[in-house]
Amino acid sequence: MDVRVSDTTHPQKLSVKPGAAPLDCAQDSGACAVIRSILARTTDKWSILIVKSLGRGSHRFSELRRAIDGISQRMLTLTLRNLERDGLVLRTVTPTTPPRVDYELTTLGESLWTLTEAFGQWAMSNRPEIESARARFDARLDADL
Amino acid sequence: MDVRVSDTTHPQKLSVKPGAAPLDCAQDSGACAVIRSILARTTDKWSILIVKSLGRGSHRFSELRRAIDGISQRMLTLTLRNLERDGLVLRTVTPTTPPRVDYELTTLGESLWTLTEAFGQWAMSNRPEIESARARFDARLDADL
DNA sequence: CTTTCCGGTTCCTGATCGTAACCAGCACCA
DNA sequence: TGGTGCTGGTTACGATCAGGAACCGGAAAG
Repeated sequence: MDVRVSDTTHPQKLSVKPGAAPLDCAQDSGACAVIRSILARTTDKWSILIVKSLGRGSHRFSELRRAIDGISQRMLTLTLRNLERDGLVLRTVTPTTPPRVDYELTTLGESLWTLTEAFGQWAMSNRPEIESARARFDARLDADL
Repeated sequence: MDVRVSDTTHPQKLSVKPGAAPLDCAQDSGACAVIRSILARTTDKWSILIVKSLGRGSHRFSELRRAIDGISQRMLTLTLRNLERDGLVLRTVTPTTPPRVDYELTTLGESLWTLTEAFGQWAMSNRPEIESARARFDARLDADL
C-alpha cells in the first residue's frame, strides 16, 4: 500500500516521500489538501529562508548552511530535499574531491521567490507597526495581571 | 527579566507573549530576528488559513472553527491570539448569552491577506507542476531502491 | 434538573525539531 | 604510513511543540 507518512521530516530514515496530506480542506475557498501541503512546504520557516538565499544564484550546501544562520545540517538536507522533490530547487552533484553539490532555483522556484520576497518586504515595512502592536498587547496583558 | 519563551503556542498557561526570537539572522539579506518572528507568525499554517477565512469579513469563533476544517479549538484560540497580538486581527466581545466573539482583519491584516491570497493563487496554479515533480521524484526514488 | 451552546483552558501524548556524533572518500602533510 | 581536514550526508536521541480530548462557567432551553 505504501502509505506515505505525514509531513516534512521523516523521523527515522532520512527519506522524503510524504504525499498523503494530513488534513482536510478549508471549505471556505475550495482550497484542498494538496494546496495545503504545498503551502505548508513553501511557507515553511526554513524553506523561505533557503529560497531567499537561493534567490541570487546557486549555492553549495555548506554555503547555505553558513548563510542561513541557525539551521542544522539535518534540517538543511531535509528542506532542500523537499524543495527538490517539489521541483522548486535543482540539485547538481559534481563528483570532485571533496564532492561538490550545488543548489539553485528552478523556474518554478524563482516564481516562488518573488512571492517570498514580497512577504519579506511586507514584514520589513510593517515591522514597526507590528512591534508596537505587540508592545501594546503585552502592556495591556501586564496591566490586567 | 521577564524572559519570553520561544515561539507560538505556549505549552502550559495559554498565554501568548513570545517576543524573544529563538534564532539569529539570515545574513544574506540583513533580515533579522524580528523579521523572522514576523514571517514565522504570518506564514504559519493556521495563520494563513485564518487570514484567508477572515478575508471576506468578520467571523465568530465557532464559524472559524467550522470553516477551517481540521483546526483544534486550542490552535484556533492560540493563533487568533497571536494574530491579535501582532495587530493583524481585531477581537470584539459581545457579552450576550451565550457570549459572542467576533474576529475581523485590521487594515494591516488586510494587507497581509492580499499576500496570502497571492500565495494561494500561486499554489493553485502551480499545483499540477508540483504534483508531477513530486511524482517524478518519488518514481526515481523507487527505481533506485 | 439535565442538556446545549459558547468561547476558552488544561492535561497528556505522539510527532517534530535540533544537537551532536558518526560515516565514506579523498587530499594533504609528515 | 598514519593522522587530519574537508565535503555532503545520515543516524540516534533528548527537548520541545502541536494536536486531541476532556473539562469549565454561565445562562437559556427543554
